[in-house]
Parts: sequence; structure tokens; C-alpha cells
Amino acid sequence: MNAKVENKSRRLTAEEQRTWRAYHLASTRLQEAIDRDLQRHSKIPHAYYLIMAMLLEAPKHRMRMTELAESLLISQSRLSHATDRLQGLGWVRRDADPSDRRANVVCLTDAGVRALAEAGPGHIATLVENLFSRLTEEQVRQLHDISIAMFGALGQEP
Amino acid sequence: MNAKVENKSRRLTAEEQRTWRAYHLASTRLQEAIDRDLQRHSKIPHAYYLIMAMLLEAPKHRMRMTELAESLLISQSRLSHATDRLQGLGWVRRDADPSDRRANVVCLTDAGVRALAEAGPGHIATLVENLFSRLTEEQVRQLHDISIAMFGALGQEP
DNA sequence: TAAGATTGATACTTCAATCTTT
DNA sequence: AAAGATTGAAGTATCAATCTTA
Repeated sequence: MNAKVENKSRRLTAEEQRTWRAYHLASTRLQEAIDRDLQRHSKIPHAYYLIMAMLLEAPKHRMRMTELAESLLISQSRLSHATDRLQGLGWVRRDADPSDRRANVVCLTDAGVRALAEAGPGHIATLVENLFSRLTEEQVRQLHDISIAMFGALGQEP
Repeated sequence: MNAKVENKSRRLTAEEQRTWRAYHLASTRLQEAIDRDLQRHSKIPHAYYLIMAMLLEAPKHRMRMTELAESLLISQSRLSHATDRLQGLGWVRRDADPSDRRANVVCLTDAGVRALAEAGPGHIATLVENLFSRLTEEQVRQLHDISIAMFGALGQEP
């Protein structure tokens, strides 16, 4: 890729440098705030919350492992380990898939639905406090567009 | 805090929801891209790169542990573990502080300076490819302002 | 007692290797 | 051989406990 070569010799402008520093600090701290709050109030790491939230939206609260991993953009390995843990907590169950004996289906249990319901409001409060209450409506739109632009750029390595 | 109570019963608007999803995906993937590239090309986790980069900017490439941890907004424990590892790699050294025998001073070694110099261009290329080449100049300014606004909101819990 | 720093335990992520079924 | 999924090892993060010096 030619752009890659160009980028190698390029430097960041002062504007880019200060933006990168501010962005990195802000996103790191938001991540930490979310994780800390979720962990303190509900004993759920954010990554696991996202897994359960995805299941909640699925028909019958069920999804195949691979499908779930792809939806969340995480590795199968990671999902497998996480599922072990969530199963141990009783929030999730693994069922065999009758149509393909290689496949497994993860299913949110009633306890899982409850845990999610209890964690939800606090999590949203964290988001509002740390993100949305700090931004104007226009900034929220800008952040959306910026994020879409950033996202499209990723994951395109050979 | 009253805002906290208000936030608890509040829901995210559709605009906020899609923004949060896009933002979370984009920031996660950027983090992963940075870590992967740094690890692949230079065997340095991003967190360790940041520690060394901070030392590089310090007078004589030296800082006290506490000072360094505060500058980076990380815990002393985390810095201590990281310093163990970096010392093992020969990129950093621990010296006693003559003026306060409780204190330790971390110092970037010549090998550390070299490792940083080798990693730098690739790391900047990653940032350019995944972030700056995707944004207009105006979006870079917007992202800066948004990040500053977000950052101010954090770390104010009791 | 508090400040500076380290330690150990536990938990999460990543990577490569493996196993089974298609 | 490829797809679906799991496993184990190694690395990093977090938290609470500890140790030493001020």
C-alpha cells in the first residue's frame, strides 16, 4: 500500500498531537469509568455486559457462538472464555445445536435477564454523566460522524 | 448528587444510542489496531510505549514512580508491574532517590531510547491510517473539543 | 499516621494449538 | 481440508494487603 509508505515518513501536526492526546485520555478514562461502575454496582465487566446485551436483543435470547462473536467483533476464543465465566455465574447457558453438531448455542438465562435489567439504569447513568451530559447536541452528531469515519478505516490490513 | 438521580431514570435517545454504538466500536477498534501494530512490529504493548514516551520527554529521561504514574493517570501498582517488565527487557532502570529513601526513580536506558525510536514511525503511521487520514481538518478540531469536554467530566466520583 | 512503592492473588485478553464434525 | 468451538499458556490489569521511610 502506498499510503503506508507515505505515512511512515510523516509527522503529526501540532493540532493532531494535541487531539490524539486529548482523545486517548478521554476514551481511556471513559472506558475505565464504565468498567468500574459496572463492576462496582453489578459485578459485570463491560465486555460481558455487551455479550449479554446482544443476547437480549436476539430472538429467544439465543445465538450461535460464531454468530455472536462476529456481531460483537470479538474472537471466538474470547467469547468461549467469557461464556465459561458467565455460565458459572448462571447468567448464560450453552445448548447443543441439533442442526449442526459442531455448533453451540448460547442462551441468556432468566437470572441473566434480571442481572442485565438491574445493571442497565446505572450503566446508562454512567454514559450520560460521563459522555452525553458533557456534549451539545451538535457535538453528539459530530462524534457520531467522526466515529463512523474512523470505523470504516479499520480492519483492512492484509 | 442530584444529576445522578435524574440520570438513573433517563433513557438514551435514538441519536445517543447510535452515537454510543459507533463511538464504542470505533474507539475499541482503534485501540486494538494500535496495540496489534505496536506488538507486531516492536513487541511493545501500547501502555508500555506510553510510559517510555513520557520518560523520553522528561529531563535526563528520569522520573519518580509516583510522578510518572500521576502524569500517565495510571495506578502505582500498574506502573510498578510495568516497570518490572520493562526493566527485564532492559529498556528502563530503577535508581534510588538520594533525597528520599522511600522514592524510586525510573530511567529510560539507551536501549529504551532506541526501541522507542524504532517503534515511533510505525506507531505514527498507524495513527494516521486509522484516525487522521479518515478525518477532515474540521473533524480533528471537533474531536479535540469533544475529548476535552469528555475528559473534564471524569474522575469526579466521591 | 501518611507517603512512596511493591507484592500477590485473581481475572481478563491474546495467541497458537487442538479437537470434532462437516 | 475447512468450519465451529474449546483449551492452555503467557501477558497485562486491578484490587487489597504489605512494607519501608518520612
